[in-house]
Amino acid sequence: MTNGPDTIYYDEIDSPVGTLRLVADGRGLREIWFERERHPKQAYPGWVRAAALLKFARAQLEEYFAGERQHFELPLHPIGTPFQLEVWHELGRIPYGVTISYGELARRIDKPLAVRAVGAANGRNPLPIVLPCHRVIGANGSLTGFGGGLPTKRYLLDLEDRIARGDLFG
Amino acid sequence: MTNGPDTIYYDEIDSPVGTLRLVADGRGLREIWFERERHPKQAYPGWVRAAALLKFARAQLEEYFAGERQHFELPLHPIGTPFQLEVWHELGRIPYGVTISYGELARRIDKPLAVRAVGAANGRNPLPIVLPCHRVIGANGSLTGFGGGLPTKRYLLDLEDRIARGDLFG
DNA sequence: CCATTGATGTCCGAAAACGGCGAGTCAGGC
DNA sequence: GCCTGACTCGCCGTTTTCGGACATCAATGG
Repeated sequence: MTNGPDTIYYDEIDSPVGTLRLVADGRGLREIWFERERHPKQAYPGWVRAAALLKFARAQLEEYFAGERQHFELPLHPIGTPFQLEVWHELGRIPYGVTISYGELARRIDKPLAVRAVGAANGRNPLPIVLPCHRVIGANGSLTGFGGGLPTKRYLLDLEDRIARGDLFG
Repeated sequence: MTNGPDTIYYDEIDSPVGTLRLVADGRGLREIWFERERHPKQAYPGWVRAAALLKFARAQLEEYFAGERQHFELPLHPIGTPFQLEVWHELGRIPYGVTISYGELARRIDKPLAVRAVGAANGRNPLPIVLPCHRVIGANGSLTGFGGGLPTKRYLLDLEDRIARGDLFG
């Protein structure tokens, strides 16, 4: 069940990790897809191309990829279950350039045993990059998975690590 | 899953069979509830009270209850599965004051065996009175069921029978 | 005359399967 | 001894699947 009677807007943006499709409604940014992963919900009838909010999103993402932005300032409106929203909200608190484990994330939302559930919720994060699910990795340091593909996850972590360490040459 | 990005309007109307709640979107009348049956979807946040269409609906319903209207002229936009839409559409062709059986209705949509399914679809008619599901009764003449309660069903059939026969005194 | 049965689409509840995990165990290799 | 990797098992929210129940009715068999 979708939520509101709002009009839905979308836009696309080229990035170092491929084309991104942005989706928003009147309340905020709602989804970001990697072009390659065929998202089941793609192409609703009645979507309207572009809106003011998406211009900000696009600009901030470009800054992020240029290494000039470490956190986003956008109204967000992801759709999900209460548990998922809790997980995604917690994602927003992981600092730039830092990684934590799925177990640690589970502990932070006070459900230390809901580890696999956290993994699943993470895998369904509708706002990758903006909500940095890529900063969550296995307890043993393995990357374990990413909607946009593991290479993309590695790219994002490399980028952040490089910038955070002030290493301008990579 | 709701359908459109349309704003949703509602209004209420008193009738001989209790308070009716009318719901519409930009495309047409969408639902009519009997006040007493606690409808699960009641009271969405963000609904807007009243709209032009609902004034027409209200007026035509009042005329209907006064015995001065035998069919409705309103844009309709009920939400349902293809099968349900087919059933509901067929409801609209049953003349005022006439009753048919569930089996007959099944035959009319070319699915003579989908009798119980027709019953179920009938029970989920979102636009009672306007789409006259009350004109469908058991093959043996029993009323068998009605969302607004069997007394209401009987009332509607009595009303139509009286008017159709020209019996102004009941 | 009554009870039984089969056909149909949808909803609802229960139950099972399934993950972007992780701690523990155990066998091998060095 | 110490590390590694393969394996097992428990954990938990979500999704999928499945089995009934329905605003029925005609046919059948006792």
